Amino acid sequence: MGKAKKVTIQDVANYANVSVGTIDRVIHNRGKVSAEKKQKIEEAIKKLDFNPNLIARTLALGSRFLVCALIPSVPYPGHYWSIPKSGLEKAETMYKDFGMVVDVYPFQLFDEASFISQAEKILGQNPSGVVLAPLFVRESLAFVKKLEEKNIPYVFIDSDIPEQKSLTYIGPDVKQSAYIAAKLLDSVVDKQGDLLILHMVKGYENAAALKRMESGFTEYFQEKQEDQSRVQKLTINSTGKEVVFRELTKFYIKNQNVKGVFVTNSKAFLVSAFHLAHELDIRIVGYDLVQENISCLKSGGIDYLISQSPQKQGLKAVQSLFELFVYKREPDKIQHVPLDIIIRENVDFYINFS
Amino acid sequence: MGKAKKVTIQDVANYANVSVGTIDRVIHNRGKVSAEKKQKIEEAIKKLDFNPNLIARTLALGSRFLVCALIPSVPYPGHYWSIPKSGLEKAETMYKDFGMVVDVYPFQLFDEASFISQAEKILGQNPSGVVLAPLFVRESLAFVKKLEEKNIPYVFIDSDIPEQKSLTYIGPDVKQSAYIAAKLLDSVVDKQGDLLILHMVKGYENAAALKRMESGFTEYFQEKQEDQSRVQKLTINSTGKEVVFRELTKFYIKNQNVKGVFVTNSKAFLVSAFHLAHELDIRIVGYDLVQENISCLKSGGIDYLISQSPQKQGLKAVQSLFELFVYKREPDKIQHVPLDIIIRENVDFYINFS
DNA sequence: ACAAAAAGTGTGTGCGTACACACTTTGGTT
DNA sequence: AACCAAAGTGTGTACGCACACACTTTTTGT
Repeated sequence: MGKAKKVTIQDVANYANVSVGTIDRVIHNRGKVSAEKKQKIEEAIKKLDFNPNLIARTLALGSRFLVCALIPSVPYPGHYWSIPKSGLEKAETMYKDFGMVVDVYPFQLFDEASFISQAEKILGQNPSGVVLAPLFVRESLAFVKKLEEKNIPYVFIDSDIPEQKSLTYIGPDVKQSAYIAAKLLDSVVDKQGDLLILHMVKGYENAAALKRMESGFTEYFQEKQEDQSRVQKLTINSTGKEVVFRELTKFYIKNQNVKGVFVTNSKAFLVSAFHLAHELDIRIVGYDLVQENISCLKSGGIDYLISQSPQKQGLKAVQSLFELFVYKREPDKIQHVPLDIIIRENVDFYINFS
Repeated sequence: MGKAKKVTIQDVANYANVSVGTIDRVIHNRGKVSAEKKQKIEEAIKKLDFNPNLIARTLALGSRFLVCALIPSVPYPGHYWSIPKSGLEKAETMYKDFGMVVDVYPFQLFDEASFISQAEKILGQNPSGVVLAPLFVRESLAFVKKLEEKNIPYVFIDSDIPEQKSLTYIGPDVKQSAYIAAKLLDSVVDKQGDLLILHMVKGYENAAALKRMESGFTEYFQEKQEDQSRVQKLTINSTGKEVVFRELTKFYIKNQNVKGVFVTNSKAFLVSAFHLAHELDIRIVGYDLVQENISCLKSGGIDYLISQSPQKQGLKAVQSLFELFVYKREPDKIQHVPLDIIIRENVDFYINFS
């Protein structure tokens, strides 16, 4: 049970008959140490199970870690990106006494120019590490290349660009999430009804991710050996209400048997509003606990929301960097977050629980 | 943005024209300080926004916090209680450099005597704080009374005993979880089929919680204005396979229209095994990601599992105590954890993600 | 052989706070 | 006036580690 007698560097020094300075040299393998003593010290460290006290080390180093986060701005309270941001802030609070500072550099969604300019600002700060949501693939690649040149570790959150030298990716397994969406939608829609995958895009954000969603969604019905002609697909090049309503009208007139919609972004509430306005009994599965979606979920306009642990994404991103800085521990290259299934009855827990 | 210039106690001393010792006296309001200087110092602290550095404080105090946890033993790997336990261990690792030591005192499920004897051992340790799963109400009340006498804060996890002076309760909202179970079961069972609430108990563990589950479950159908005679109830006074199989056989013969079962403990796999053995097509909603349940979920024998963030429970319990010890922050008296809805497709994320 | 460079090792100070102790000032008592 | 307790305040050391510096021993070059 817990004896927990702490072993200090001095204990090791006594055991190995050297001074603390030499121990220190071995630990950080800095400076010269004779092979003989080095071996003895390493043995002593193992034998005594010495672990440098993180508290004392941090105090002695007096280090400051600046983490810059490049994420979309929060245009209004309750917006999706306020949640990952709160995760970043939570991590900052947790580690602030360790000298951790997290600065958020928001960029405008759908505005590459603001992304680039904020990225420049970050480079000017020479941070210890960077967290970014690589929504613009081209611009992100240019940015991380510069980070690599300066040897600054970076973490992707929300969406991934594979094959990069990121410290880690923290976010959902998008294909899996679409598969789950299919299953959930199937459980609430009549077997005869058609289903719709609805993309709403503005610009060319991660087309690859959309493709993976489609394959995850259809895979479910393949495995069920079902007729896949049930599944339709519609892409609307806007997230504006007017355009979406117009395009949906067009589509539904042509496809009257649609009974369920899988909305692949966080704008399910728009579709719900359309259904309500036109008194359509069509079920919806969507993403993300944004304010408008929560309302629709509670009123029954949306049946399921899939939440991709957004707060945890921000939190884990900073934590991964912290562990790298302080413990020199490298995380897994991919850290998929839990996909929470949200219904009216459990939504409050996900809102309240920090 | 992040200036983050750290303000030390010396800065405050300079500002207020006193020595650090006097500042210290004000902060901990120990010893005598003239009213005049005290005011000046308090003003300085506010003005400079001084926050004692947690790192230095911890180092200087050299404090050790012993937390003892009284939870059921883990009879085999993958048992339910291994997960809350891993949460406790995770918290210990997180805070070990702060002098946090978490010792687990396991007691045998269904064995009050072992609970009592382990509780005695804990009292002998004079811990800084206690975490306990109050499965035996009477014995727990006796225990916490002694803790209160010794002024030792304690945290309930897993299940609550209301009206106690616990620092906090961390666990599920059981009524809500049963409501969710009803909804999930309803979504996979034919409207004509009957439903069964199945309790398996051994001893008299929290009868109140079982009642709350029943009311949560039936409430769902009340709200749906449905015929509540669909819902049956069966209590089996055992969790042994033979007894359960025998009782289920008896019950199913009399109630041939049961198409869905809500198992109120973590033994849903037993029911699934029964169904499989008798080729019954009856859906199951159960609790907890224990190994056997996970297998059944994956093979389709169980449809939904509700997980009550067991690791988070252990983690949060220690965290709450840590915050109390170090920051003197009192948590909310009730901290309901998220109720995760687990299906075959997302179960792996909940297993892998720490 | 002898200086000079390099390798190897120990000591001391600082990080920011807590706390024991020593010291100074005040106010009250014979 | 001399004394003493109490109130008020400053100083020094410890916490465990990192790192600069000083010091000693060995190796290298001429």
